[in-house]
Amino acid sequence: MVGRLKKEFFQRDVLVVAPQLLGKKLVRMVSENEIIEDIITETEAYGGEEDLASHARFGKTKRNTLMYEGGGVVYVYLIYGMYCMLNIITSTKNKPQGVLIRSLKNTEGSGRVGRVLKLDKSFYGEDLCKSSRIWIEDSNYRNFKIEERTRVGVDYAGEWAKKKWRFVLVENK
DNA sequence: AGACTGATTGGCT
DNA sequence: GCCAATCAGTCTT
Repeated sequence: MVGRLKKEFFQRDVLVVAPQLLGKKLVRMVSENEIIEDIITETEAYGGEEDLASHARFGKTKRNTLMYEGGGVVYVYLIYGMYCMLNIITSTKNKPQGVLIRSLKNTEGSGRVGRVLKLDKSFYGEDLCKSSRIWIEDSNYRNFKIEERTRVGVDYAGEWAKKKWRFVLVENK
């Protein structure tokens, strides 16, 4: 059966949720006549306040308050003044974790994903379980394996930059 | 109040 | 390979 992922799916540890999002179907209803559906092929996990690569590294701030509210919502933010990054908040209250959607089957690159999906700051806090414009469905896409790699663009995070918290979907042959 | 920088991409030297 | 685009958040004065 295929259906929308429930709150419980997201309210687990980010290192469990991030790899499990691979192969799931992201649905974005832009308008009544335009629906984008694509398979998630690359995710990246960001841990709690101790993860020096995460926005939560400064503690609770205006931008990342959402990360402390519990899993199942969308966390969008602007980077380099031009790209909206799509993140899914995971875990439970006061555990600031999130998953960056880095690539879809038809769109590689986190910045491009945000552009293709026409995301903007109005998606900040959008509930994946209730929204009528964006959600994630389970899928029957199973014929793949998962590769773990180091995260991208987080060299400033010292030892944390070496963690293999990026998960890539690789098709089986 | 002002400076600096980033979970990026694309274009030019 | 290098750098501009472009702005919100964080840090410094």
